[in-house]
Amino acid sequence: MSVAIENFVKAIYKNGKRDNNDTKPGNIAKELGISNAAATDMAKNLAAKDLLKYQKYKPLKLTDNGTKMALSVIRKHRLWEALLFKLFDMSLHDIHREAELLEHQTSDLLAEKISEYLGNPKFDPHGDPIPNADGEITTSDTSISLSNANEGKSYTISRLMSDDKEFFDFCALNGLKYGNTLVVSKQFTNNKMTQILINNNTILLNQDFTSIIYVNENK
Amino acid sequence: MSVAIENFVKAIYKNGKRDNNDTKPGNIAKELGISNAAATDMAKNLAAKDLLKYQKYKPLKLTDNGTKMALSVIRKHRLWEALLFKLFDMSLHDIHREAELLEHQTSDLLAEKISEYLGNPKFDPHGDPIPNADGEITTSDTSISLSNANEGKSYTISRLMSDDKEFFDFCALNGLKYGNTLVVSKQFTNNKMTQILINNNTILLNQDFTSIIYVNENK
DNA sequence: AAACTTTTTTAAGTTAACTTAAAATATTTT
DNA sequence: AAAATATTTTAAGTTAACTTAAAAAAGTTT
Ligand SMILES: [Mn+2]
Ligand SMILES: [Mn+2]
Ligand SMILES: [Mn+2]
Ligand SMILES: [Mn+2]
Repeated sequence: MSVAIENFVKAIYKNGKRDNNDTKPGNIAKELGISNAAATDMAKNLAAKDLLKYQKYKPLKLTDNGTKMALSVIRKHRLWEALLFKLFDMSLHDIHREAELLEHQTSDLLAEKISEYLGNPKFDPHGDPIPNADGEITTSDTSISLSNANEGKSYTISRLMSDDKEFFDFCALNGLKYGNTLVVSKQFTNNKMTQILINNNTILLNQDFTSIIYVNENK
Repeated sequence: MSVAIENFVKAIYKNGKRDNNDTKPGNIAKELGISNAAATDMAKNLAAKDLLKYQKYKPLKLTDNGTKMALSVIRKHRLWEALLFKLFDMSLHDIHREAELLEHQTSDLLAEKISEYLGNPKFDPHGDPIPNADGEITTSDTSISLSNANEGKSYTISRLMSDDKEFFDFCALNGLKYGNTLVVSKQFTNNKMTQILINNNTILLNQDFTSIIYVNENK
């Protein structure tokens, strides 16, 4: 299957996972930077290939085949991220950019070799789970977003769910990194802001960031 | 530039290096598995982009721009081969297959990181030279093909110039590998065959193979 | 429930990268 | 130097993946 198809199916899968965002063609179009018309076209095309169910004006629903394809691409993406992160000194954002392309040019054999080399890791450097070769995500994710964390508690960062360069630059500057510890010093619920203590620095985050930083409570 | 263009320019460069094979569209078409008509079309297209000079019925000549592009793709190909060879247990042929795709999806930044990680190697696992970031091949190749080697002399294998699976299977089976030693026991000049001694085995090679196995004399 | 706004779909068109078939030119054989 | 063969070019057509513009439907506001 083509790069366009793989990216399309992957975008549906990811949008489907993110709560509010639905999977109507317009949303996928925006995600991929193509026109709505192109997305509708592609949707019909993929329905004929049994990768998704298409009903006019309804959200797109991946079939089992489509889900399998999405998970295979995501697996390759995250394995590449893990490999590049391990071998090279590159920013998470750069690594993501390379993985976005390499994911489509990777045989199942090579994916296996990468996974094996890394000790079959369960998470990529963003903290996102890596599906296994059968497209299953076996880890259960108990982490919560910083916006839902409790005042006064200590947490470990488990996921940074973003592809945005500015966000990662900010994270790098402030020690926000997979595995690092922080304390939620104050929740400003009305203003949707969260104050945290990390590396002896107090920083105030707004919801754009607290909704994509996931953490596990330290007990 | 597209994958099709990169592969086209690379094919011209490689055919140009191989003595007899010329660079008329038909040859490139055969190399890439496309029709002659498609190759002529592409040639005109690339002439407009100043990647090559096109004159009806004449061999295609890369411009400086075209040569630079070809060498950049070849650099990425060979760096990938070197990396995959170092990290994973995969056959040279499989590694070549992956590199053939990855070479087109690799930023200059990533190529630099790979090169650095490997200690800026000068040769890939086939013994082919890796151009530097400026597209220069700085190593001088003094090796000769086995078909031109002298009876009774000892040699070290320096290049296996092929992408063919059967050839590599044969090589793996008989210890023909970059860096290994052999002795030319007999040249059957009339029949264009060469007898060698390697790993205490005597084997007889025909010109299909002796013309793509390059060696340096041991002194 | 109308009216307005937004989204989705349809329709028509473009481009890159191919194809096959036929015409033009080059190359080889006799 | 013809004739036969092979290669290259031109011409016409296809497909995937897009585009813009207009029509249709859905969703929202008053
Ligand atoms: Mn990523
Ligand atoms: Mn991608
Ligand atoms: Mn190769
Ligand atoms: Mn290639």
